[in-house]
Amino acid sequence: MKTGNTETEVLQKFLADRRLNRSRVREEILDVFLRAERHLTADQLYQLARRRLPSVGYATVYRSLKIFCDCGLCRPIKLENEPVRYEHLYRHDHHDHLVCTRCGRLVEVFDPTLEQLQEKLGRKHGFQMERHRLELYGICPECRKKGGPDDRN
Amino acid sequence: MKTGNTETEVLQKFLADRRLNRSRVREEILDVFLRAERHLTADQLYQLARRRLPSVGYATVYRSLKIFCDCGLCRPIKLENEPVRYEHLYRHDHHDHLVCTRCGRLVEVFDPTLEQLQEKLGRKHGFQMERHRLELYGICPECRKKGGPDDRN
DNA sequence: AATGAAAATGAAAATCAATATCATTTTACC
DNA sequence: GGTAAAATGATATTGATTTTCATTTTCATT
Ligand SMILES: [Mn+2]
Ligand SMILES: [Mn+2]
Ligand SMILES: [Zn+2]
Ligand SMILES: [Zn+2]
Repeated sequence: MKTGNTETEVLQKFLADRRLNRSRVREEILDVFLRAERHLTADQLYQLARRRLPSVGYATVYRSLKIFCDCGLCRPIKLENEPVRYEHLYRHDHHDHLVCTRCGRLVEVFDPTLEQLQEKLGRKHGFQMERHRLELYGICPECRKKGGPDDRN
Repeated sequence: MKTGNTETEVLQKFLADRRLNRSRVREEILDVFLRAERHLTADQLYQLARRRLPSVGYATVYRSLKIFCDCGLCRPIKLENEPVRYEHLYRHDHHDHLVCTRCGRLVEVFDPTLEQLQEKLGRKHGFQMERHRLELYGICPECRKKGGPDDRN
């Protein structure tokens, strides 16, 4: 049932450190999250979780996601004009996102030179850099072919 | 009273093109916006506007901001975990933002090399690039001096 | 100036994701 | 098993923004 991976251990260590309890519901939600495609919204995760936990509530999903984020298992992606999505973070490399403005497709991108330049730009202004958020918006190859106005996901 | 600048002309042309009416209230709001420091929230603009238009409503401020954005006079800045801010856009060059995570200070930055790389990165993935959003988060020089809890020089 | 249709306005209600509250159920430990 | 703390689910609340709707303004036409 459970994926015997170390994500679960990360969560358990996090909980133990602050004297929190484990719970079947939360671990089930984590398992659903880990197995799912990336970049789920809270609602999508809720819908998936409900298949295994028919009586689970929205609040618990939100609470769980917050904990997963706090312990480094996931990360919120806040794109413009849409609900927050969450992606797997643990053992995933940093990347930015390329977003199709037609179909919503998300592509993960990374460019070390870009990263360095961002760092450098911040330092040039005397900032001690912590992180950045870069989203590139455009029309994906598929949507360019189809050409027409909006398609669906 | 009014700043006889061309921003007002831009608005008027926009309105004329779609057979909309001019209105004293909206032009007053625009004037307040143009005179104000940049990066106002809708609420801040509302508070300022109320000094000249004591009975103005939130809805009108929001409606006006939307129109100002549509006609290229302003641009929404959506930072994380705070209400949208609006900055002057007309005759202002593109730039990204450096944000202090301690005091919230916003610094406008621009690096042509960075811009090019972003464009190139998108194209590399077959996207027809439209725009991007880059925010750099860190600790500003002032806040570094004051040295709060976690500052490592 | 007066008229009238369309646009703009302000007050209030609605929306919507996210959070807080609270009574009930689990968990961890004796 | 008994207990206290933590977790849960239903529900209410929040906060920014949007919508609704009755009233007021604008503006082209008399
Ligand atoms: Mn991603
Ligand atoms: Mn700016
Ligand atoms: Zn697409
Ligand atoms: Zn600062």
